[in-house]
Amino acid sequence: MPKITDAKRESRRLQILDAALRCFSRDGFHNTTTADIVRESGVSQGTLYLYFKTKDDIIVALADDRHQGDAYINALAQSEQDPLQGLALLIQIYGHSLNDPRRTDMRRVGVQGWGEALRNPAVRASSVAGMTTVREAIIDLIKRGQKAGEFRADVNPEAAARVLIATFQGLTLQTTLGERLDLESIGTLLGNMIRQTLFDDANQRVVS
Amino acid sequence: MPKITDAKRESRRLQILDAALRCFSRDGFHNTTTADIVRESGVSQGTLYLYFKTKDDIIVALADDRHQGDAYINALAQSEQDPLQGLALLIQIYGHSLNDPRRTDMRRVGVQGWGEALRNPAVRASSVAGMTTVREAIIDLIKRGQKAGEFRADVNPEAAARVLIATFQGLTLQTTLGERLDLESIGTLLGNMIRQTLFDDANQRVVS
Amino acid sequence: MPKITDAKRESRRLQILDAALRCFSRDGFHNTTTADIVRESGVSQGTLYLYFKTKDDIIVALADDRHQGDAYINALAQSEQDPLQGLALLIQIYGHSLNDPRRTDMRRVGVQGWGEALRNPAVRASSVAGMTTVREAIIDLIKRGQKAGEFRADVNPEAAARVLIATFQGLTLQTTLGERLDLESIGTLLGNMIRQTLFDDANQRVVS
Amino acid sequence: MPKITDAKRESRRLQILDAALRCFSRDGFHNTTTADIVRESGVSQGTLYLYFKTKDDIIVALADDRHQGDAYINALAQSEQDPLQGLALLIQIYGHSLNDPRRTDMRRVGVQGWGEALRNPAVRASSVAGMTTVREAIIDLIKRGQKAGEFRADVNPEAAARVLIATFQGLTLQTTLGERLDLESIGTLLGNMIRQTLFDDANQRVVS
DNA sequence: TATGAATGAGACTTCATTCAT
DNA sequence: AATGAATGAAGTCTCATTCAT
Repeated sequence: MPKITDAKRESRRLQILDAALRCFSRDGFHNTTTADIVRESGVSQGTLYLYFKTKDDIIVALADDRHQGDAYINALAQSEQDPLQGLALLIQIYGHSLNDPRRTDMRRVGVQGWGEALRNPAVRASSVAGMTTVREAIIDLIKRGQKAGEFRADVNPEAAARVLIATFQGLTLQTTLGERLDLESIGTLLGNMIRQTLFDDANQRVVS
Repeated sequence: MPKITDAKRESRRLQILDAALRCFSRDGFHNTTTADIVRESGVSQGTLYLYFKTKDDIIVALADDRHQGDAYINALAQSEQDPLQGLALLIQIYGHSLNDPRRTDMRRVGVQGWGEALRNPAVRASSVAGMTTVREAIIDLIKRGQKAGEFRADVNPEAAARVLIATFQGLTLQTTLGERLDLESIGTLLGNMIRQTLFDDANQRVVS
Repeated sequence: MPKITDAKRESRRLQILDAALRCFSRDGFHNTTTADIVRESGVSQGTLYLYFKTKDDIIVALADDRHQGDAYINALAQSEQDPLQGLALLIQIYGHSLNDPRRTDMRRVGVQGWGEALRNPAVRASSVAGMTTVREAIIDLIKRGQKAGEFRADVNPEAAARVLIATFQGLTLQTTLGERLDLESIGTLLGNMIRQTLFDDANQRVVS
Repeated sequence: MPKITDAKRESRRLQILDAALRCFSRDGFHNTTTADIVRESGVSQGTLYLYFKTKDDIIVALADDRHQGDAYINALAQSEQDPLQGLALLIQIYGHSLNDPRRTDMRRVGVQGWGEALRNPAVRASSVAGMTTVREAIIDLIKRGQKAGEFRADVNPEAAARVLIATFQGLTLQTTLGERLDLESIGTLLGNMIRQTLFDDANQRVVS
């Protein structure tokens, strides 16, 4: 049994996941066969099962990968001194990812993942964990802003976080369905909404 | 001539669709077999295919049904004299449907439908048509409000409509994923956001 | 129960058989559904089963119909005074039916019937009966010719009959497979072969 | 690398085809299920489809196999120096195959193949190709004989070839339908017919 | 008699997974 | 570790036949 190096092993794993992502994006989870992934990835049928125990495992792994990206982004946002800047950073990053062509497959697979989460506990756990991470980050930023007297105190941080996340989820859905969003106008509108919601009229500042 | 009456035929069709909705909600489209639907609906395999040409047809039919509901709701909203009241009505109806237990299956199947729409043109057409109907209604209401001088003129109606819809889509997703939303707080927040976004500070009115 | 007249009943039966012949010719027995026959004939699904107990019954009925045609032709041949004229008549009739466009469907269904006869006893019985009728007729004609001293005595009547029939069966197959037969040349050749086989060299007569 | 050897692969393929031939002979194409073939061959359902794309493909493969036998026989006949000997060889081989018990299944499936050829282009192509090969061989032999002055010049080679083939096709049909042919007498008759047709009276030779 | 909606057994085919090499 | 042939369970859909009206 020639032991493989960890690096080699990880690279093989990513090779499979990349292929799977393309397949899932193109044909959907259930219309993608393991044979498709094998063809697209270049590994053999048997090898696939050396790296993933089942086809569902691949789906879960992709979901987890996305979640890891979320964790990184949040850490970034939290590291901002100014809560408003942190919020702005989040909005900017997620806003850009809405129509980044390099993320098309990720968005498409993500939307499918929502449906998958309803019946696959592991996928749901992953989705919810990702959402929770971002939500907690936003809540934390808002609370810091309120404690500092910058944001209006009558804004419910949890509700605001949920609404903000929901908005991005819905916009993701809309782009993914092929709708052409005018992200410029939407960005402006969102900025205004957030500013007008978080700040007193006398205390207006510019968001992003 | 034992030709079935249209009413009987329609009732049979609904019987199958109802069963399919329950099955799809419970197990997902692809983990529901036609045998499951047959068992749940009480009709025979053969009969199933007398009413729907393929299993995918059932999925499309469910999507179309939901769209028809949207059309009705919009007509209702448009019939309001006051644009603000129209908007409020929409928000109220869609807001309530977020946690109406009778609509749990519909929400779950709807979320799956988003994923399905990515690979099934008929489902996508249906989803997009539904979304478009609602969006146009909202745009119309906002424009009417702006023309009447009630709403701020610098709000982009299309962007606002998209954002509003996106928010409800995301909230639907979150409830469906099992998140317990504090709809009270969210409703209040949304009301404030909309008011503060649509109205000048001097011209504030209460939404819903 | 309004009793139908026999004439009406027979006409209905033929209407179905005609439709079945067209369907079978076009798609083959097994790729023709009873629904196809219903569509082509204009009767209802239920009515079909009032006239034929099973789908196989229709196949058998068509085979029997053809057999009846054979019986008629043979009677005609036998009624000829001169055995040679009788033979010539048979050859002429069957020869013409080889490329009679009105009999295309019959030929196609006939060829399929051969295959069907292998597993369906009733169809086989019908095929064999048809063949036997013709064979006996030919044998009879040859024997009459031999008894009259017209035909060579060393020709085995049964063998000759079988070979003659076989030739027409094979030619039927070839046309049916789409081969373009030069029936003129084939007719001439067959005539010569039969003449040279049946007659002494000193006693040559012209066939057909 | 457990890649199967070509020999092993071919043997597996033949194992399936053999089983299919027995099944088709016994029950007909359409009354044989893939499950029957699986049972008879000993391979699994999945394996069946590893070797043949569809059930129809098996039918085509059997037809093609038969065609290959024809090609071999013709090459053999052509290699004869004397055209008459070539013809005799063909007649002998095909004559013997008429009641060779080891070829019963082949004959039965062959007759069914004729019917199948009417609706399956690949089967037709195969049938026609087989027939054409044999016909060309016969035509060539006859022409060679005519050029050598051995055969009568007024015999149309194409017509003769078609008639000869047709005769064997019809005789195949008759045996297959269960008719007991007196092949001895038929052979004698055919020999006489061919001799008397191909040769001038003064130039008679013995065929086979 | 006639109709056509309903039935359910069963056919073909796919595909996730395993395992001998 | 890697391969890819083999497996067989299970899914979708068809269709000959029946029967209430």
